[in-house]
Amino acid sequence: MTEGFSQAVYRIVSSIPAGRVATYGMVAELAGRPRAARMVGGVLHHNPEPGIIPCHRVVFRDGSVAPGFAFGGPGRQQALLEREGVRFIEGNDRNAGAPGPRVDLNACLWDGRTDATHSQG
DNA sequence: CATCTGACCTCAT
DNA sequence: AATGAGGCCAGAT
Repeated sequence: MTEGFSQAVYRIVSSIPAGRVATYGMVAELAGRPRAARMVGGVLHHNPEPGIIPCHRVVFRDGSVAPGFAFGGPGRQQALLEREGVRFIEGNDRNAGAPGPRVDLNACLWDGRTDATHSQG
């Protein structure tokens, strides 16, 4: 399968189970570019197959998400993830990082091993 | 061909 | 702990 970088990204991102989130750096590494996290975002931006690629399950290393213009609307990703069962941390108190809503990476961070087909029990 | 930008991450202060 | 700057790879001008 001479899969290119993008192909790998699509497969990996699409392999993220529901209720779980992965970081760009993680996907980039699994794709073969541990330093091309930016590329991952660029690839997802193309999103040649909307709906098939759960790009909304990809978040920053801090747990924050895209500025907003992504996914077609601000808070779009946040809503989608909640639908999946992902918990958010709006407690912009001392959790540090970005003031905006973040994902609970402590509970929803994808291990990168669990396959969507098995969906651990 | 050269230059700038970008859905990011990591190092240094 | 928080802030600033650099690097990575590819696409666009």
